[in-house]
Amino acid sequence: MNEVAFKPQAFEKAARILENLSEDAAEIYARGGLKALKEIPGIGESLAEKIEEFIKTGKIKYHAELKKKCPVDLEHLTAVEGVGPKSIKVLYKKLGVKNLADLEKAAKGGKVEKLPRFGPKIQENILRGIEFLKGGQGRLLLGFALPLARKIEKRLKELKGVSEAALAGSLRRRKETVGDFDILVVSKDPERVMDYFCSMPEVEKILAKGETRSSVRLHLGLDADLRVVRPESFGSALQYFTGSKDHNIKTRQIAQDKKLKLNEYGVFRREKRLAGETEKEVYAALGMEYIEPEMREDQGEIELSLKGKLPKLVELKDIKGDLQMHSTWSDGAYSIKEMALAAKKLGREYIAITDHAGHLHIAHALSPSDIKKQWQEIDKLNKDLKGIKILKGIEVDLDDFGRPELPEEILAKFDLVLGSIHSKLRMPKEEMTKRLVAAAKNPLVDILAHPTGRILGRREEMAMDLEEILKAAKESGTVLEINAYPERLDLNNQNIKKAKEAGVLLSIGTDAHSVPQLEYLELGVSEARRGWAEKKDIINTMSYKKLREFLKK
DNA sequence: GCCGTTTTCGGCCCGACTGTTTTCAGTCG
Repeated sequence: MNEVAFKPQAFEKAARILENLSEDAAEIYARGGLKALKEIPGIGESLAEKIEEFIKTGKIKYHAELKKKCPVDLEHLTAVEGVGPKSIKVLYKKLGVKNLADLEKAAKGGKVEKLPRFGPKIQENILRGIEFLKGGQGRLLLGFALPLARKIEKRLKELKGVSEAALAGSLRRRKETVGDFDILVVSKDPERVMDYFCSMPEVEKILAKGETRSSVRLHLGLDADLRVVRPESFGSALQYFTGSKDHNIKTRQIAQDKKLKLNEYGVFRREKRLAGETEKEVYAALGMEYIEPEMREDQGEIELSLKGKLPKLVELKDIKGDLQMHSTWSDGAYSIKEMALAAKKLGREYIAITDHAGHLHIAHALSPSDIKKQWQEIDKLNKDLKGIKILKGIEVDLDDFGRPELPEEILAKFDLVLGSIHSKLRMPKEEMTKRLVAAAKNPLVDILAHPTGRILGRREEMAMDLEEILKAAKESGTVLEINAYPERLDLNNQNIKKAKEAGVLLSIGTDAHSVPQLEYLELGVSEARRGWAEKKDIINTMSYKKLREFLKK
């Protein structure tokens, strides 16, 4: 690598950091100016100024100058599999290729294969890459990707000669959406594993096939990468393959500082292997505490690990109950009894039935008379059913001023009241903040459900000042929900972190509208872990008795 | 470009696969 490459690398890293920021760069700038921007790790003098320029003018002169020198649609051209900056330079200089349409034309005309270091196969790959892009691939929601990936993982595990198989990459870090499947296998017979992997029914096309790494495109429009290693390297390979990229770069730097080398085969001092079989051993060899995959985003976890001060993250087994779900009384597909029995089967000790009430436009909202009948049913079920307790809950709409749309005397009789916003989601920031602060301060509201209202891939978070809402929630003891529904995951990891720092308690609810959806609890726990939440931060880790006492207060 | 209780200069993670070449560059993760 030459020195020239480090500048774009710094820009790319800065871009990744800005994307992962919990706050918009413009907000940081509004709060603390240039100085605050420079305090972001990875942002220095020069980048801070460029960001400032962009916030103020919507443009960056330096960018415009570069664009003038190289008027090429890099974003879309680099998106073509196998096409990178070096290729683009040649394509532009020799063929005048500026965008995808130019590239396609040149490749179809047979001009690309005539260039030096290009050839018929690369030309062919470029055309296929462009076709793939036209198909409009995207990322898959974790909730849908995980079961599919686990099926593949299971089949690989059962393969002859395979001793271990594990999901890695963003799947293992439980990112809300995943762009590909990364799978790691331990086997002394890699050839057999690769043959099987590349011939699975899900495979549309083989992108690469080697002894230790293979890559395929699946019919569902996603790539799957497989790594095969020997047992002594399982831990280091898993560590490497899990990422994130920035987490890996930093851990490898730490190895370097200690005159060690970290790669997917182990931790080495010169030729001597010090660790590699387990991840724990790998981190220990670097003087680090084991870091849970959900934390590996280079958001401060490495520094805590070096000091031995990592939080002990909440686990699925800590969760005793599910605090949001719907039944046939409102828009759910199963009766309360069916939901309760299914939840019991999954090991829950209690559930809260939280059907909709409030505004007329919500489908099948419960009326006060419905509610009384539902309570009778729940009382009877609590007598009849053993091993599962049902809380009388409600998900009540909040009006434009944050007031629950049910009379107080009824609300007061519920075990659990969730307040949520389903209308006027685009209120101006100030009004929305007031609305949610009012709800948080209302003693009858126990939990703010899906507090930001975001829907992955469809709807942004509502405009609001979360700090203000957290302050109000802290004062009045209101809980904020981590909604486990795959499209929601709301609060998200960054906001969970903020809530935790503000001393606000959290709940996890599946928002299940059917029996299979009760399993979403796992996704909520993953998001909580991505937000560094511990057992004590989540109210449904409490026993039924303790939770009842907590809710009465 | 960024960064620093070993440094304000001289470093910047590391390896696999492909296609094009006869030893390696480019791309990817």
